[in-house]
Amino acid sequence: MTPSKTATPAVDEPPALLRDDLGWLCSKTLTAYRVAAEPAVEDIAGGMRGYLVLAAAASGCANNQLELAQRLGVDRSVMVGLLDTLEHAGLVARTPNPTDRRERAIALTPAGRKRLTEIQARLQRASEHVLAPLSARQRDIFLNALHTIVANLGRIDPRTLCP
Amino acid sequence: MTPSKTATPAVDEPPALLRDDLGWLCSKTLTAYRVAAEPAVEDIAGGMRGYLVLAAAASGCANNQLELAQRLGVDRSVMVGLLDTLEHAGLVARTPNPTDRRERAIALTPAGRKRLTEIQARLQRASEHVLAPLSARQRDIFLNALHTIVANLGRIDPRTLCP
DNA sequence: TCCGATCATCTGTCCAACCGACGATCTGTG
DNA sequence: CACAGATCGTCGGTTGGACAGATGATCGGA
Repeated sequence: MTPSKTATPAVDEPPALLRDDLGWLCSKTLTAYRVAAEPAVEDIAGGMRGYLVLAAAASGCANNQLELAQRLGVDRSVMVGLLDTLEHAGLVARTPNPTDRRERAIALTPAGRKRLTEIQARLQRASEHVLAPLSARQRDIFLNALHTIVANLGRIDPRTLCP
Repeated sequence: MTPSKTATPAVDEPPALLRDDLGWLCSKTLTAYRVAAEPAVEDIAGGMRGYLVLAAAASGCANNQLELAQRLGVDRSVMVGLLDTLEHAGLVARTPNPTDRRERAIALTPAGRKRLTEIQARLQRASEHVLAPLSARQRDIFLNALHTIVANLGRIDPRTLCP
């Protein structure tokens, strides 16, 4: 059942000039990951965003909503609705800060903590799915490199961009 | 006016539980690349999208607009306006296919070809900017791994996702 | 005590993606 | 040759989410 016409190259083959484009490669990889991860987060409130909130809260990065929003790169007004959904689903709780009553820390409920571990396991499989063409050793090296890049993102010097 | 309170960890430090999340790492890397690449494509019609069209056209992947749109992952109706902008800027030309008058092949004008090489050079610098924390050898390995992943994306077996 | 700043929330606006429809054109069948 | 179905490019409407500004509650310092 191969397509009868193979005169033109397949649609999923990347254009030659983009084969070494970092943005293109990252974009394709991320898209594939999102597709693979979609069933893992489709039943959680807020989808992938909801998972990120849960993970951040479990990491102690949710002392207040603004901090949480900035870390996850979403607008503060979006975070309101996202937390509404998660709270309504019983996964997180807004706990007022006794020392500063303006702030609401985001705490995981037991159900939220359980859900988080479930989703982490499923996302792990999605990740392995995308990384399948790499050997175990290659995966380690690749993820280490990614980790190095992300860890140093804050230290880049914007002046080297537009001389 | 530096923030007086540095008791809480910096906002740009990733939550611990996401440090090994492929989606998170790819997302942060891609965002950083887009920020670094933004000045390189801000003066081209259509921005980053416009560059992708140019690169695809130069790679001979633009026999018709639908093929182009599918390759780049944008909607076919979005491609119309994008090509309008690029054509109005004199970078590409819609050339009717003589054998099938429904199709319009996208051809680069001399100006478009020149602009493409300029932008490629600038994007190369943006890429090196993001990859700066890696040694030259690590960069090669990393890009090779990314290339391997993307080249095998079409071959993944969806059944291994939801057993 | 008072004034500016900060946090969470709400509201309105705007942009870009998605979906369906339409005319022009091609292909296959009788 | 006539016709039906499919394909390509285009247009229009709808919708969802991002973004900015305003508001009330609260904190910190003069």
